[in-house]
Amino acid sequence: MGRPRGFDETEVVRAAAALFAHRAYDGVSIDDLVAHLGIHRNSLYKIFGSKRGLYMAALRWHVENQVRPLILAIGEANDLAEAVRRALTGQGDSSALDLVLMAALEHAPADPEVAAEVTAVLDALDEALAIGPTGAIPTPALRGALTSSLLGLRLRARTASSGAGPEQAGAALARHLFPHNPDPSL
Amino acid sequence: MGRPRGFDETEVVRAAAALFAHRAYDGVSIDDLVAHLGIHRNSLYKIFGSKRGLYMAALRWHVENQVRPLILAIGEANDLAEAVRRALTGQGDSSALDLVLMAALEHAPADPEVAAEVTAVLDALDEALAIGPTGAIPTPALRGALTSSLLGLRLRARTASSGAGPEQAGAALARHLFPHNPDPSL
DNA sequence: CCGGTTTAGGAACGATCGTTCTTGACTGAT
DNA sequence: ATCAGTCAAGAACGATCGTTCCTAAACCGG
Repeated sequence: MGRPRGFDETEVVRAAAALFAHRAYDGVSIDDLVAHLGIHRNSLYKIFGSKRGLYMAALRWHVENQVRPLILAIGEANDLAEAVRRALTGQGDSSALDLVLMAALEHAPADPEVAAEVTAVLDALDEALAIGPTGAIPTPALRGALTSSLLGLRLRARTASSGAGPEQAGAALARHLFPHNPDPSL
Repeated sequence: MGRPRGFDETEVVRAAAALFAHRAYDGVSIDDLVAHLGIHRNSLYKIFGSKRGLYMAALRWHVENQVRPLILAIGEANDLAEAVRRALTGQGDSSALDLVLMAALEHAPADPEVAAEVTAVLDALDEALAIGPTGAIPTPALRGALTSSLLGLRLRARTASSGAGPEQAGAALARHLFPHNPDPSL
């Protein structure tokens, strides 16, 4: 019973994640959210409790439905270059890693819940690179370095703005880490 | 003539840079600044014009006086592992790259002035890695990837919080990029 | 058709933001 | 001693922030 809601909760969470990934958390106001998400303030607070509640929901949804598939795809890549390419190119002009990037830099140092989510994602990425493409990336330290490199490449791509993007750099890195695996695709 | 100021302008800019590097731009309020910098609101606006003016001054000062020496030190490193180590360990618990990191992620996409500063720094880092340590890192794409990796390693270090830091990962990356240069130091 | 329930619409709240203003204290030169 | 000029101290401004409240509209089972 009750009036039917004029919005789709999942769609709201997805759009919120997109907004938080594009601008920063503080760069998105409640007015922005209610204007772009098609949800009313009342419902927003009813469902998510607070702005931070919506943010956490968006972060968790995005990790579960966007980043996890990406990590699976990385684990199934044929070689390291393809894995890197998959990590850096999302649908549209952004990568699935962008929201994680923002969370890691802005909130993780001061918010343990966000930090837990971020470290879980990054650890999963490490693991995907371990059991993944070329069969084995030998040391944990090197896997961690490669995950960090993916973040850095995506970070730099955000400021470069020109499309001369990170794929070439990522491919170069992959090629140099494993030159014994010739990859004519890039 | 006039009353002598009770603060050192350079010290104000340095402290502001430290604050902006630790918390985000939006995470530092004017009240925070006047409370921690020992400068009065009036003088702040007299000298820097606005919060953004102070931020730009802090960013430029930090680039000139903290990042540039770091880049020189990187260019003079003996091998890549040492260069990476120098890049990732600043005085105290933070790296000189942190403010650049924040600027790149938060402001560069929407602020051309910040973007120019950031790309200049990153390009200089690329160049330092080119003419630097091991004599030559072959392709520009790989140099860009390595610079991005430094950013990513530092980014991840901020959320890890435990001291198991990025030096090991950076060393592993350096060792794998140039295994022909044995480096017993790490 | 009616009471109960949930949402939409939008005004309104206190708090905080960046910024400006007013007043008085201190200084060097006349 | 006086005046002009700079800074300190802090109140105050309008705007915007996240959040709450109130009322009307839309659906449900009786």
